[in-house]
Amino acid sequence: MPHSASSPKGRPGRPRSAAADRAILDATRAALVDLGWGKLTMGDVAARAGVAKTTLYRRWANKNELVVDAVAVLFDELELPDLGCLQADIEGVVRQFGALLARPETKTALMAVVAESTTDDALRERIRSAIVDRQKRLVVLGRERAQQRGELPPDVPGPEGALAAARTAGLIFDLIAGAIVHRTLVTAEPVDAEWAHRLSTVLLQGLGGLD
Amino acid sequence: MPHSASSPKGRPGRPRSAAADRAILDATRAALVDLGWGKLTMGDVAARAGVAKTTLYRRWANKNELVVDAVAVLFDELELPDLGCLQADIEGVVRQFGALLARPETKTALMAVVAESTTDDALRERIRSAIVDRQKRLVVLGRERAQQRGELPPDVPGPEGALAAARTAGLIFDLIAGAIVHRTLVTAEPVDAEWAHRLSTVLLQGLGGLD
DNA sequence: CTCTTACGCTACGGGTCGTAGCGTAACTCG
DNA sequence: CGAGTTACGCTACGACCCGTAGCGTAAGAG
Repeated sequence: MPHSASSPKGRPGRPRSAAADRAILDATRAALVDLGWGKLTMGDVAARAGVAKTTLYRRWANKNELVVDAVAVLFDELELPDLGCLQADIEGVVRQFGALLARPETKTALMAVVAESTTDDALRERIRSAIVDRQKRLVVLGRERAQQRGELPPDVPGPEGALAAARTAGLIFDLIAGAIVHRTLVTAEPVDAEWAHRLSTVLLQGLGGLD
Repeated sequence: MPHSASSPKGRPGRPRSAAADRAILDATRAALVDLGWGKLTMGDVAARAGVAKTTLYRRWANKNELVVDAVAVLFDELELPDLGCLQADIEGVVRQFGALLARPETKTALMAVVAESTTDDALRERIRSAIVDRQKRLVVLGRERAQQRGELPPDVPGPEGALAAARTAGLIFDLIAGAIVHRTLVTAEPVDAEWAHRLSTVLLQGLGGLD
């Protein structure tokens, strides 16, 4: 989803090249792997994509937005496995997320755009809609499944119950995603099966004590 | 701790100006607040500090290392309060860390250098020694205090017990620091007393179930 | 006083940014 | 098919920042 307006409708003129879109996003990820965020240049991406530099600027206003879009699609790979019990499902998601963040282009790009978003509200909103909110569904879905299995108590009915459920989901998301990111990027140790198991154990045990 | 060699010893010649060091680091933090990471330039920092650009390069090889040092000192403010029970101690640290990360220069700089460290091993090591390891002590200290109070079981003696303790401390650190960072920077909501309480509750409840 | 190092200043080549202008390519509509 | 409209590739450009070199001067050590 490039930056400019949508074009699918019967608008006159030559349409945007979808192949160029893909080539640019692929080139951006490749360049991130090779060069990292700091040394990534728009000219280099254009050259790798076999595209004129002006074509990049017709679609994305700057490096930040380009990289957000280039990385966002990677997060759509994540799925909530249905392994029959909540702990196994959590472990599955943790390992998927860990594997995703182990990829050089993912960790480099994600942290860089998050850093930039601290002084750029539009970018923060773009990250939220393109990446974060898409993944929060995994937490909500996991809770619903566990409630149907009877592993978690059902939500308290009424607005205050829904509020409490939303807050808890937010806390869980911050805990899981934050811990994985921190381990991968700061501690710099792998998210292996054993660590995922320990994390899910703490979470499950801990959630029983909330209110 | 600038990049170049140490100079305190009776080395001939004019010594490095300690005032310039402080002015540069202060200017770096101020520039981070105003400009963010992406638009921060060495020339701008030098101008703010009232120092020649060449003086910056005599001490720090590049923007990354300068910013790491500029931000590292902020993390030394963190202390483990002794409030008499483990949960209160954890909440205190969580709120301190949250307040620290709420400052614009801290979050901007921390994420930016972490992003850069994914493709720069030397920078990663600098971050680890200057920031991460300094804070891990809080976790270790908190565990020791809780064990003395009888709130946590003592470590299993022997090497495998120490290993398990180290792994648990690492997990806790990733959980706490990761969750706070994620909430502050990605979710973009404040680390208030209520959230700190819920986090510490989950942690305490969850740690009982490990092994 | 001499030696050595740090500092401020100026200047510079090299690189990236983001834009403008042009001719051409591709598609829609009448 | 022709006219209108939009996208593309290419070139060129001013602006900015980087990191370094060279010089004269300032400040401690012996």
